[in-house]
Amino acid sequence: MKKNTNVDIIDVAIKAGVSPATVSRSFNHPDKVLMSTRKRIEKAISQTGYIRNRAAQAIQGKRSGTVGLIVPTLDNAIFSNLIQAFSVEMRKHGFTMLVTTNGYDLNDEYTLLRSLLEHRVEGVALIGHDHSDETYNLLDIRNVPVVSMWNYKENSKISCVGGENKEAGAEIAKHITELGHTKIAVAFPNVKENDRARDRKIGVIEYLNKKGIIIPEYWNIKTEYSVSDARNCAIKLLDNYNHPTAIIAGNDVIARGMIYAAQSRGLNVPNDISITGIGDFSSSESSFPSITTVRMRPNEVGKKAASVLLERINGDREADPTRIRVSVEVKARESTKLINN
Amino acid sequence: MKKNTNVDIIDVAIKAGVSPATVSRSFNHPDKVLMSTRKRIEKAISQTGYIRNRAAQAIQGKRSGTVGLIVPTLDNAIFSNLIQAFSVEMRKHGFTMLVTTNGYDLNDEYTLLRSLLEHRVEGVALIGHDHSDETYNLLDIRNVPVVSMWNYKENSKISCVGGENKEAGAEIAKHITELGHTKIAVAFPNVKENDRARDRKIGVIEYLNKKGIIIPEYWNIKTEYSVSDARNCAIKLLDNYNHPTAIIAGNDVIARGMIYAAQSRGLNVPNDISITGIGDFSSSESSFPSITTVRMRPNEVGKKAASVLLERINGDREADPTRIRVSVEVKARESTKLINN
DNA sequence: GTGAAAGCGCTAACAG
DNA sequence: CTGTTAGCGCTTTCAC
Repeated sequence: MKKNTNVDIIDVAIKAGVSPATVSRSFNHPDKVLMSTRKRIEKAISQTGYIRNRAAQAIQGKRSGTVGLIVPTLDNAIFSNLIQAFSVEMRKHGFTMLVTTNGYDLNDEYTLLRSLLEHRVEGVALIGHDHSDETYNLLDIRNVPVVSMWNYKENSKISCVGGENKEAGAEIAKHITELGHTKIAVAFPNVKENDRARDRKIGVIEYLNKKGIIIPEYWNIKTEYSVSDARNCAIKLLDNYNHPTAIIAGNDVIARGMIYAAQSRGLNVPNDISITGIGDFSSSESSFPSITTVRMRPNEVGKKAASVLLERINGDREADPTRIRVSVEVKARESTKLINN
Repeated sequence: MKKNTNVDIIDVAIKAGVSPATVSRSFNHPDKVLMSTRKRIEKAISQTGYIRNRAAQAIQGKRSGTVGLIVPTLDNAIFSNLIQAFSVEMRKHGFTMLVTTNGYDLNDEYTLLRSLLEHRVEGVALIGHDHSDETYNLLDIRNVPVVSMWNYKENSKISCVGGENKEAGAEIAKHITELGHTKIAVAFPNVKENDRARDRKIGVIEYLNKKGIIIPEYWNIKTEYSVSDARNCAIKLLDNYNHPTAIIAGNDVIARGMIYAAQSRGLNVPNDISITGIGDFSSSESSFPSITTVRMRPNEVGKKAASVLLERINGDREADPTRIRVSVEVKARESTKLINN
C-alpha cells in the first residue's frame, strides 16, 4: 500500500462519476446533494484515500477552519484548563487550533499574530487586555474576530470573557481581614504587561488600604509564577523579617510554594500562618492543607470564549464587543484560619 | 484607518513597480532578487499592509508552514514542559503548530490526524507508541514526516525521542529496594492505550519480582492522573489495609496526591512512609517534602523531537526511523528514606 | 534579474 | 440536483 499524497477532488469526481463541483458540494452543502450521489462520492473518497485540502478551500477567501490562540506560556498549569476547554469547544465546531506562546512578551505577540494571520485563521483568542497598540491596530485593520480571555473589562476594545480579577483580589483580601488578620504580606509576579496580575494586586491593596492596612515594603513580595521561586521568596521573608499572620498570593502556584516554605521552616499552615491563592487550580482542593483561594472558572471561561468567538466568526463582525463576566467566588479551605487577636 | 483584508501580491507588485513573480521570489528565494528591488518590495509591503497568504502558498503542494501535534490532554502539567519546548523550537524554524487533544482515545486520534492532514501539516508529532493501526497506516500511506515523543522504543515503526520508561520504572524500584523497603505499594493509572505508563509499571513490577518482592492486590492501586484521585486512592489504602513502607507512584502528580493523603492522616513522609514519583515535574523539587523521582528531561525531549521532525521534513522521508534515547536518572530527595529493618 | 503565463485544488455563481 | 465556468492568491517554469 503506497504513497498517494496527491489524489484530488477531480480523481474522486471521476471515480464517483460526478463533477468536481458536486464533490465539493457534498462537503460544504451536503443537503444540496442527493443522498444517493453522496453515497457514491463517499465510497469514491474512501477508495481513493482522498483527504480534503483545506488550503485550497481557504484560498477562496472563505473558511480556513482554523483559529489562533496566543498565550503567554504553556509551561505551567495556569492556562491549561482554560486552553483545554477552549480547544475542545472549537474542535466541536470543526475548528483546529493554531497555538503560539509569546513568553509574556507583547512585541513577540504582534509577530505571532501576524504569522497567525498569514495562515488566515478565522479568529484569534488572546489572554487578557495588555496588548501592544500595533496588535490592537492590526486586529482592527484586518477586522479579525477576536476574544480576550481571563479578565473581564467593562470597556474593553475587544470582546472578552473572564472573571473580574480586581474583584478576585478584593474578595480574598476581604476574606483575610474578616478572619481578623492585619499583619498581611502579599506576593505577586511582575505586573507589567500582565493586566490579570495587576488587577488582582490592585484589588488586594485597595481593599486593605480601605481597611487601614498598609503593606510595608518588606512584606510586598515580588516573585515568579513558579513554586520554586515562590518558595524561595517566602523563605527569605520568613528568615529575615518578622512574620505576617497571613500571606495573600497572586495565584495558587505561588501560594503552594509559600506553603511549602512555611512547612519547611516548621510552621503550621494555617495555625502559624494563613496563606491564600487565587485561581483555584485543580489540585488546590486536594492538597494538604487545601488552599483557600478564589474560583475563576477556567473551564467556563474557555468554553464561553469559544462561543463568543464562533459568534463573531459566523455573524456580525462589526457589532460592539461582547463582554461576559464570569463570577468569582472565594473558596475558604484549610490554609486559612481565624486569628485570635 | 480601515479594512484592507484583501491586499494581495499583485497590489504589492504594482506599488513596487515589479511583477507578482518577483514579489513571490523575494519571499521564497530572496537571493534571486536584486537587493534594490527587494527594498522597494518591502516598502510596498509595509505601505499596503500586505500579509502573505500561506494557504495560497500551501496549495502549490509545497510548504504549509505548519506542523501538527496530538497530545492526550492539555489539562495538566504532564505534557506542558514538553509541548512548550517543542513549540518554541518549531517556531524558531518558522513553523506554526496545530494542536489537538485526543483525551487518551486512540480512535479519536485517527480522526484528529486526518483533520491535521486536511490542513496539510508538513509533519506530525505524537505522544508514545500506542496508536491504532489506522493511524500508523495513514501516516505511512501519506508518507508524513512523524515523530513520537516521550517514550524510547528500540524497534519503533516511527522515529522517536524519549526516555526509556521501563528503565525509569526499574530504576526507581531499585532505588526503593536499596533503601531497604520490601513492603511496597504501587499506584498507576490505566495502562491500556498508554505505553508510557505501561512500560513504567512493567519496569517496576519486573524489578521487584526479580528481588523476590510480590505486590499483593490491595497494594496494587489504580488511580487517575490527578492529585485528587491519587489522594483519595491513597486514603482508601491507608484507612483500610496495613501500610506499606513505601509507595511507588506512576508519576509525580500521583505521588503528590499520595503525599497529601499521608500528611492528612498524620503520617510523616518519609519517616512513616516513603513515596516516589516519576517524571520530575517542575515543582517536585520545591515541594515539601521534595519528591524522589526520575528525571525524564521533557525540555530535551521536546527540543530534540522538533529537530528530528525538521530533519525529516527537509530531508529524506524514506530513511529509517531516527531514534533518540534520552537518559533517565533517579533524583533522590526528601520523600524517601532508608528503612531500619 | 525579471516578467508572462500556466496552473495548484477547490468553490461559487450560473445555467440547465 | 448537477455540471460548466471562472477564478481565489500564489509559485514556478520558461523566456527575455
